[in-house]
Amino acid sequence: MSSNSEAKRLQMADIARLAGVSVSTVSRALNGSTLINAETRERIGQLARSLNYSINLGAQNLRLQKNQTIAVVVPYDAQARQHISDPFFLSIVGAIADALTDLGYDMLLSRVNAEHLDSAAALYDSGKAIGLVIIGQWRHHDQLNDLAARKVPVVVWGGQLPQQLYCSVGGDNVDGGLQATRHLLRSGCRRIAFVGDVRLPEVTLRHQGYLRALNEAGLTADPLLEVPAPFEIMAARSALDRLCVSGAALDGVFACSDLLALQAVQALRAVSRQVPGDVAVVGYDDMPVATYSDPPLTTVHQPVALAGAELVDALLALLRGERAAPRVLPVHLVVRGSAPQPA
Amino acid sequence: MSSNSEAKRLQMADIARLAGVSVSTVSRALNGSTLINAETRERIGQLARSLNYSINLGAQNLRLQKNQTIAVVVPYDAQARQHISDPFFLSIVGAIADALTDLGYDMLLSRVNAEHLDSAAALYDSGKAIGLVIIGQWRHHDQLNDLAARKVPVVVWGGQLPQQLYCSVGGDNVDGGLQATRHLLRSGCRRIAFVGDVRLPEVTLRHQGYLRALNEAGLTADPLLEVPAPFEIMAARSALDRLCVSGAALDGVFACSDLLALQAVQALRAVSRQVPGDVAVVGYDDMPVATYSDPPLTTVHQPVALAGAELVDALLALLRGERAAPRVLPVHLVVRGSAPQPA
DNA sequence: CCCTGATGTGCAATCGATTGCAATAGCTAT
DNA sequence: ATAGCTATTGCAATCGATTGCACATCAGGG
Repeated sequence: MSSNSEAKRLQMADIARLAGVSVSTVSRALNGSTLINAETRERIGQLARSLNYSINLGAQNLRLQKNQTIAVVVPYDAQARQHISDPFFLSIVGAIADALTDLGYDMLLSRVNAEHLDSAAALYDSGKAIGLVIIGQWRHHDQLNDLAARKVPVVVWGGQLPQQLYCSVGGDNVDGGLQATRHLLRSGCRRIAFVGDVRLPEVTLRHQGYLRALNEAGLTADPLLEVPAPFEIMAARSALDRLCVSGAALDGVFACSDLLALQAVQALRAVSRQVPGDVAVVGYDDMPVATYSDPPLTTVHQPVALAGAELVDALLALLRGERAAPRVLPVHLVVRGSAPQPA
Repeated sequence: MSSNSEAKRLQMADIARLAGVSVSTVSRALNGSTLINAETRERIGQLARSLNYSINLGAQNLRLQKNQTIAVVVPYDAQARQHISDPFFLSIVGAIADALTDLGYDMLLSRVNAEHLDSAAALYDSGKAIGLVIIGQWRHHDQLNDLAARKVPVVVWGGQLPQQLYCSVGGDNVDGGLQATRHLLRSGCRRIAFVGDVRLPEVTLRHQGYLRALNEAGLTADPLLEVPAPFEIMAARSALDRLCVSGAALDGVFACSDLLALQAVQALRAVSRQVPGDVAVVGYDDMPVATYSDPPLTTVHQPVALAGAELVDALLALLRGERAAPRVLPVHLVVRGSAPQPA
C-alpha cells in the first residue's frame, strides 16, 4: 500500500543510467564542471530539468559538510500553554524569514518549552541547523549563557544584560521605558501604572527606564501600581481588572505590549474611566493594531524589519567565527490618541 | 581562522573511541537494542549524554530514508514586494507550527514568489521536506494542479475549486460571503460594496456568496461598488479612497479581510461618513484586532487553530498514501459594533 | 574433548551525493 | 611508430549513521 506518495524520488543514478554515463559525470555536469564535455554537460542538464530532478540535499550536505538551515526558536510557556499569539512574536518571525530568504538560507521554525530553552541546542547538535535564533530571553538567561559557553552559534532577541555570554539583539528597552514614561509625565500624569512581568529581562529594562523617568520628575514608584501581567492575555486581563477595581488612584498606564495596553483600555472602560480623558495609556511594539484601535495607541515603536536583518546578520557573523557584540536598536515613541501630545 | 564555531561536532566514532567499542555498538546502544549488554548500553548512554552528543540527523535520515520535515510555503507577491504582513497569514503559520510540533514534525518555513508557486516543489524534490503546505492559492490554481499531478504531497490553504487535483483546506468562503452580506441586508443596507481582489479564488467564492445574498433580496450588484483591493494594504487604501471620493452611493461594505475593513472605515471617515451610522462594515477573518478596533468589527470568523490541525492532518493522510479530499471548514459571523445586530 | 546454542561485538555494505586519481582515446611532436 | 599531451570519463573512497551476517567467547550436554 501507500505506493502513491511513496513514488521513488529520482536520484543521480537514474539520470546517469538514462544518459548512459556514470554518476560522477552527472555530478560534475550538474555542477557545471568544465572537465565535462560541454555538450554532454548540456544534455545532462536538459535531461535532469525535464525530469524535475533535484539533487538530494541531505546527501549533498552530508558529503559537503554543508548546511544552510537556521533554526528560529519560539519558546512557549508550558504552564500557561501559551502558544505565542502575540503579534509581535509572529511579525518578528516574519522579518527573520525575509532576511534569511534574501540570503538563501532555510528557516526551521521550532517551538520549545520556555523552561527548557537549552533543549533548543539539540537542533544544533543534531546538525539540523547550523545556528539558532531564539526569540526572547524569558526567565532563562543562565540557560542561554550555557549554550553560548558550549559554543553553540546562537543569537537571542532580547535585552542586553550583565554577565552575558551570548549575543543579543534587541530594542533599547531602557530608552523605550524612559520615552514612554516621560511622555506620560509631560502630559501631566503623576500616578503611572507599570504593566508587565518584570521577571522577563526585557521588561525589567523597560521598568528601569520607567523608574528613571519618575525619578527625573522627583517621583517614586508606587508598588500598588505595578501590575505583573504576563504576555498571556487572559491572565493579564484579570490582573488589570484587579487593579482597576482596587480603586487605586492612577492617571497613566505604561504597558509593555500593545495588546496589554488595549486590555488596560478595556479594563479601565469597564470601570467607567475614559482613555485618554481620565487615564492616558502608552503601549509597546507599535504593531499595526495600534493604528486601528480605539483609541489609536501611543506606543513605543520597535523596528521589526531591522530586527530581523540584524539578528540574521549577527548570527552569520558568529558562524564566520567573528565575535558578535550585542546590538541595541533604536526605538522611538509614536504619539497617537491614547496619550496625545500635551498642549 | 574561524575555528570558533567550527568546533567539530561530536560524532558516533568519537563516542565509540571513548567507550572503547565499535561504532556499531554505539549505534545499537543508543537505539536501545537488547543485543547489547545492558550495562554497556547504559555506560554508552551516560557517556553520550554527558558529552551532549546528539546524533547527526542528516546522516540518519539518509540511511533510514526518513525525514520528519514539512515545508510551509508562504507565497509573496513579487510585484508588490509584499512580504505578507497580513496577520491572518502569520497566525495560520503559527497554528500549523503548533499542530506540527504536537506531532513531532519539523517545520521549514519558506517564502516563494507567488508567480512561481511550482518552484516550491524543489523543497520536496530535493528531499528537504516530505510534504508541502502552501498558504493560499493566489492566481495559480494551474501550478498547484501540476504539483499534485506530479504526486508531490501538497495541501493548500484555500477554496475548493472545480477541476481541482490537489487537496485544499479552507473556510467555507461562499457561506462566509453569504452570511456577511445577509447580515448587512438585514440591517437595511441596499448598496453594499464588495472589497477584495476577485482574481484570488477564495475571494471569488466569497463574492459568489455576496451575489447570492443580493439575489435572495432581489437586488443586483453594482459594478461601481466592486473594489478590486489586493491584500497589500497601501494599494488597497488608495482603491478605497477612490471609491469614497467618487461619491458613489453606498450604505454597507463587505471587506475580504479585517485589515481591508479597517482601511475602509478610515477611508469612509476621511470623507466624513460614520461607521456604522452611515455605512455598516463587515470584515473577514476575525483576527484579534477586530475586537480592539474602533469600532469593533463585525466579521466572519475563520477557525485558525482548527485550520492548522486540518492542514497537517490532511497532509499526513496524503503521506500515508490515502486519498485526501478537500476540506471545507465552517465559518460564522461575529457581530460587533461596525455592523450591529438590526433591532 | 568436541559440538551446539546463547550472548555480545565487529566488519563491511549501504543511503545519495562529491572528488582525487587513474584510465582511455585522440592528436601532435619527434 | 612511440612518447607526451590534452580532453573526457569512470572507479572508488568518503561524509555519519544503520544493520545483516560473521565471529568470538563461554556454558552445558553428550
